[in-house]
Amino acid sequence: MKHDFSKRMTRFAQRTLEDFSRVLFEALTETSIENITVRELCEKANYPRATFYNYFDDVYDLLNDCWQKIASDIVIDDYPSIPAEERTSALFERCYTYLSGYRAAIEKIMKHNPMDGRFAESLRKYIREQIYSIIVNSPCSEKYAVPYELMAEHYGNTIQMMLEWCFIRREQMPKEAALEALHYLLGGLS
Amino acid sequence: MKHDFSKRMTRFAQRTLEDFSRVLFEALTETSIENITVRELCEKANYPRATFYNYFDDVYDLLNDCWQKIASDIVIDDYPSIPAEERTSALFERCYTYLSGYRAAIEKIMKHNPMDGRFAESLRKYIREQIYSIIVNSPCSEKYAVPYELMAEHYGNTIQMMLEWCFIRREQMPKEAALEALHYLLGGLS
DNA sequence: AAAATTCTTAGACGCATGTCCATATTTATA
DNA sequence: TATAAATATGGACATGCGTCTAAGAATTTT
Repeated sequence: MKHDFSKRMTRFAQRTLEDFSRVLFEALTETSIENITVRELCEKANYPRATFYNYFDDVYDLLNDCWQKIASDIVIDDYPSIPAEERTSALFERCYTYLSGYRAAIEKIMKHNPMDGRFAESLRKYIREQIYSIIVNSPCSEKYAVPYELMAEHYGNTIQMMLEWCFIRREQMPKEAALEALHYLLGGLS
Repeated sequence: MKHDFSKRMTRFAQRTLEDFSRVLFEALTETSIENITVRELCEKANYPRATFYNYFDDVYDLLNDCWQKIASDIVIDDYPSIPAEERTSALFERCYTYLSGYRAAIEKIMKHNPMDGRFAESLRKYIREQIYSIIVNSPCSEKYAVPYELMAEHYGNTIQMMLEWCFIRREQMPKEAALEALHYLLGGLS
């Protein structure tokens, strides 16, 4: 990570991230991320190559920053205030609702970026870690038979899997069914 | 994938895979996979670069073939003959036992190849997919409230997570505790 | 407004990648 | 054994990567 976009950005940095982010996702609807070159992104966004490397280590670093930018749209600041037994559902529902607005874009991108490629890897990883960190940073009074970090990881895995099942694969599972499945898989755990 | 090592290999192919595999893992104990070059592997293994590309697309493709070679040591051909309710435990136990023999090597490699790097990504992915395919190809009479593929994926995720917890992270969880945790996380599901 | 600081920009550098081809060597077939 | 097919080898190629430096532009500080 070359530039920290989580702290407040200068106007310049903001424009740069937005431009490259837009251009990257345009490119992703046309080809796989493995075939996207830095030169190409810079030409489309009208930046010199040096500027790209001022901000990002490589294309995958840029992609990570994009996830971060996208994720900041899904507001979950109030997570700790939700009763513990409703948190999992709430978390999943918000992700589901948000992603529903991007079905078409996701489908286009997935045409060129298969499930076992680096694009999907990166997305999977981001969702998993994001949910893990949300859970792990919202301590919960409930007692579990295993370390809390392990629980959080398990939830991260499972929610990520269900989202992937609903949006990346074409299984057409509606929200209610997905929620049921999620709770079934998580068994008695709340 | 350039060469299919799953079908019977010529003596040449066998030697080539073994040499490169050995040299790759030697290199992994000294540096991260991101810094390993094809040229370097070829020099250490005394092969011309062209030969490498005859067999592998790149270093990560070689790594995948290594996993395959390693996994063939963990015999699970009899998996379908195990009673359904014991399968998960059996699968996990064999992996656990096998990996126990490589604690030292794993530790050395992990010094240079962090959890969020491509090495760990590749290992994670392989284990997940391997377990998924074992389960999915061993039909089971039990009825589940969700598609069987989803169940298999869930099991793959969870077993992979527990193995990672026990071997890649240094949580020192003994086999019995890990098995208990596994069943706890999988809840009522068998 | 001037000076200092920070960031952008352009170009060049060395190195690694993955492909290709022509030749040599091995393996299989007749 | 001779011939055919397949594979290994060596070298060259264009292209991308990531770094670096020096000069220019924008921003902040004085």
